Amino acid sequence: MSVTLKDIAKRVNKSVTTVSRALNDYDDVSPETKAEVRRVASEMGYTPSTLAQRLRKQRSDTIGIILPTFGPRFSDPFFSEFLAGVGNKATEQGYDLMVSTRPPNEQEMETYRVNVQGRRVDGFIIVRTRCVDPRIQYLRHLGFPFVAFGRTSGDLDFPFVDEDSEYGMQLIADHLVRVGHRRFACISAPSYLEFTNLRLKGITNVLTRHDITLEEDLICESDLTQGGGYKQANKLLDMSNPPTAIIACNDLMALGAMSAAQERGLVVGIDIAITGFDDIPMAEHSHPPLTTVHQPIYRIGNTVCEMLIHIIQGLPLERDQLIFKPSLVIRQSCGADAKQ
Amino acid sequence: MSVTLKDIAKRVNKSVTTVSRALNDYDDVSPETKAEVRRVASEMGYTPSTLAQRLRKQRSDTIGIILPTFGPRFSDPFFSEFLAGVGNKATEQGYDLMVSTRPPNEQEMETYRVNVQGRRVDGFIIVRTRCVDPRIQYLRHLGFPFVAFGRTSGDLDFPFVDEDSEYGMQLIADHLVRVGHRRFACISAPSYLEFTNLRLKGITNVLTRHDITLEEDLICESDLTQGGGYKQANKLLDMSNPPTAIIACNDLMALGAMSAAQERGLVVGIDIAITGFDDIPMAEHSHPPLTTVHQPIYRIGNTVCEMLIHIIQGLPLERDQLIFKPSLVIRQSCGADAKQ
DNA sequence: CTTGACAACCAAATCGTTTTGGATTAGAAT
DNA sequence: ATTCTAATCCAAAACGATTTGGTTGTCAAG
Repeated sequence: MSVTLKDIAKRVNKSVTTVSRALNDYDDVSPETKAEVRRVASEMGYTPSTLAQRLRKQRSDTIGIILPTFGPRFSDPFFSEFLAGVGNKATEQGYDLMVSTRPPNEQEMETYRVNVQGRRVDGFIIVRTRCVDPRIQYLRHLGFPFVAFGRTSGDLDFPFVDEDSEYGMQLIADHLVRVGHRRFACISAPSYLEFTNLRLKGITNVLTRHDITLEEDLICESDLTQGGGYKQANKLLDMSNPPTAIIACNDLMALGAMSAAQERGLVVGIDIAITGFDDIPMAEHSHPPLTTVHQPIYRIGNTVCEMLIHIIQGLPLERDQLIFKPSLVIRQSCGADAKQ
Repeated sequence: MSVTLKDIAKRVNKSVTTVSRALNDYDDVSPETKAEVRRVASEMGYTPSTLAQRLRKQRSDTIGIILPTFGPRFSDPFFSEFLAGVGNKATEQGYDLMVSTRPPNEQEMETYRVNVQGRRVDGFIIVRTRCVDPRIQYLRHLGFPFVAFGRTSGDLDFPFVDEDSEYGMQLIADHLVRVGHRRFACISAPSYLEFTNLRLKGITNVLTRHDITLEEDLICESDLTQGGGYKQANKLLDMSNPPTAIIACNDLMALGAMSAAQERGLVVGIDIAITGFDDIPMAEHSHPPLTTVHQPIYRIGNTVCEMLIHIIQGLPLERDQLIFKPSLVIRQSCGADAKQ
């Protein structure tokens, strides 16, 4: 099998203790011994057993993330980018990243429990926070390290990073009003997700200020996928008095909505305005390019992971609640060009 | 801290051995003892320490996957879906999934070494195989369990799952020729990737059969991203005698190419045909919808993971080399409608 | 000659399981 | 009374590292 401390000890005629301490650069080992131990270790191709180290040190050096899926897949490019941000930071800091995919249900909580109690991970990253979030309640109750990407509706006594959804949607709505729209629809997200409400609020804030009402039946809830956006857009466009602007709660649904509009021969950006949220790479290259709200997803992932590692290691955090200001990216799907 | 076997043993006045065997349902423990141990265990909220189990059993119950990234990100929706397929199978079978993101370089091999020798994972999934693939050489040399998604150019003495890229591209080229195209260009992928050559071969197979030559300067290599496809398409369209059909090696680049064509006022599907490969969710909802080759990505991920688990557990495999036949999905981007 | 300081080393305990190889007891069979 | 069997149980040895709390030997200072 593989080389252990014992094997090295035998070869150099020293104790396991000394070998271990030599490799870990303790100063009660003579320089000569250190040198020899190291030479032999590399000669024999020694790599410490992570399993043994973890048991002894009582930490897994692993951070966990459980991605909520709808259906069996998670195909939101949003998460790919977030994951890359998290993963690169984790590797950089010597942590492993354990990824699970689970639909948000009973089993999901069970997965959290198994991983927490089985001490498989040292901390969790929570994504897609819900208004009332059992995952956060559970981990906070236990005092288990975690950082959330997103907030909740209750008290906010936990570390999180979020983008300012309300502000982002205000930018969008503001812009649409400015270029002349008055009849709005919104393809929104599942209402149990916290950001859904913030984004809706951002929209209504602006519309109310301009004495525009967002009618109940012009708000339709969907599932954050292209397919969902497509379906809801069709519903909206079937109306006798369809909206002139559709605000989608993420880019994927916006792209689906564009596809629905185009199938009917509408020219997006002229006959109808459609906007997204996230600024995924696709947004720039859709036809027409999508007006949306940019958030630094990769950087958010990076930050979340960094905060979590600080918490795990007991280091102080400068700020344990961060809200990134997103920015408006005006492209052609909102008709800016046509109406200006 | 958390409850251990010892704590339970103390409470029920039995040995640690007996408690362990009771919980693992050995039949040398009396039914009464079993019942009591289990009651107490659940009362005390016992969960076995995964770390200890893993050390003792000498396996990590973890499978590893290292995603190659270009730049810091991996934003290919393709991988999200693949990952979901792998992840769900892993969870179903009681395995953890360890995900890393690394650019394909020196560090990448180092990451493999650390994980293999540190016995952090029981097996690896290799994606985006290269013609000459050091990862495969390394793991095969060690006899370490792995399954590749994709083949290599050398001998194929290792377990893999692949889609039939050559066949897939033949379907595409065949269709394009049939609807009347004669002047082709290809936005290809990095040439060190095995599938690049297979896909190119599929194209030339068909063209040669129809006495069409794919000129050298009409094959341009790109990086599998939208941005890359956009750039290369611009180059192609700048030519004095531009192609009438652009075959991209994946959907992302095809979408980028569409965006480039549309910026110049070309109507994709009429003025120019553009095709992809993968059938990512976006393909259906682009404008116009993208003609592409469908491969069952989720299912491939599932299968790869299942094969790997079989190998790890020493179970026999019915087939250890699988090639999925992809299918052609004709949508509007190739001008089928216009020319038929 | 004793004491103290220091350098270099290490046996044993520990982390929390699982597994090996018995030990003990009661009752049945001889 | 002895042997055998079956039913229960358990001490101790792993797994491979780290850490605790030493020991030993040498040399300088008192």
